[in-house]
Amino acid sequence: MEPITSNTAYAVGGLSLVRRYQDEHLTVDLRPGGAVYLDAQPMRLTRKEFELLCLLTDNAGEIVPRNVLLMKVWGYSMEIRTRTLDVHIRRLRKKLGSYADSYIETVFGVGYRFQRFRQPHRFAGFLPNLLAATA
Amino acid sequence: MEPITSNTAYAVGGLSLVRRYQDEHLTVDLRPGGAVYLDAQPMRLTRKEFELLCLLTDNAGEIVPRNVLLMKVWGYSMEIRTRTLDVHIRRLRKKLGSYADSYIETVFGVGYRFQRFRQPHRFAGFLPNLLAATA
DNA sequence: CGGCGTTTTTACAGGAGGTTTACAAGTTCA
DNA sequence: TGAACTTGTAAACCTCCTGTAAAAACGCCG
Repeated sequence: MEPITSNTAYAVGGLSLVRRYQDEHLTVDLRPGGAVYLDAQPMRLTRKEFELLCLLTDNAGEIVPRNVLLMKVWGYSMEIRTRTLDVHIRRLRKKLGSYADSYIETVFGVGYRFQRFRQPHRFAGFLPNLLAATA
Repeated sequence: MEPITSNTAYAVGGLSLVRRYQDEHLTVDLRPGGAVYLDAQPMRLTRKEFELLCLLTDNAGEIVPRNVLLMKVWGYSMEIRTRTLDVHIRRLRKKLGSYADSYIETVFGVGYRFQRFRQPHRFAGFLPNLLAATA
């Protein structure tokens, strides 16, 4: 089953498709070779790191299973391989600095999930559930 | 025997089938690997906890017998086993925090029942005015 | 009450899975 | 060619998940 929401996909002029992830601190130009900014500072990412970040941010809020990450970033195979994915996640986290933990969440036994930046917990319990809006 | 009622199954675009449980405080994306939110905060559940919660919320209002829970979450067998189910229920309850008691009801000698959230009988008008606070 | 079966609660241990560090091979580019 | 950067792998370490045991608490009933 497909993820339902893709975070940002603007159709521009009815043809060109510009895609980006953006929140208070992070901006990712999701196009191949796109730029990434963290708090207005350009982030220097390697290709793999960039692809990983794209995949994760483009599915922010959704779990991206290991095998999907492996497939899409490394191509088919590598299925049963090693800890490569984890190491790259680590490198990404490192470059995300203090935001690493709140951004990239580990889902034990499944994969990883990128969470949008959120304001420090305001009064729990009152935001109308945003998910509902998509249904 | 199959559960009779499913609480929410929205047909989207006439094709995709999105299933979720939702009430004032809790949102459960019933798809495998789905996200769970309690008062707009993402809940971190282990797989077993998630499966349990799905099964219960998906049959909210209905008693789900122990053996059904065991069957569906642990697969066949384990029938005469130990207190594993109870322990997992407890872990789930713990993560549901103060709502635990009103949400997951024990049906002695039978199983468990998930009850939709209901407004506490406010007689003395005592909720501090949260709406005002958030505005 | 007293007994008995069931559920709750706490604690623990094994194992699966993730993190971290280090290193070597491979690239890129001047 | 050589410096700087990327990438994959290995290995030790650590964290989390899960099932189980055991005692306490609970509910039912004679």
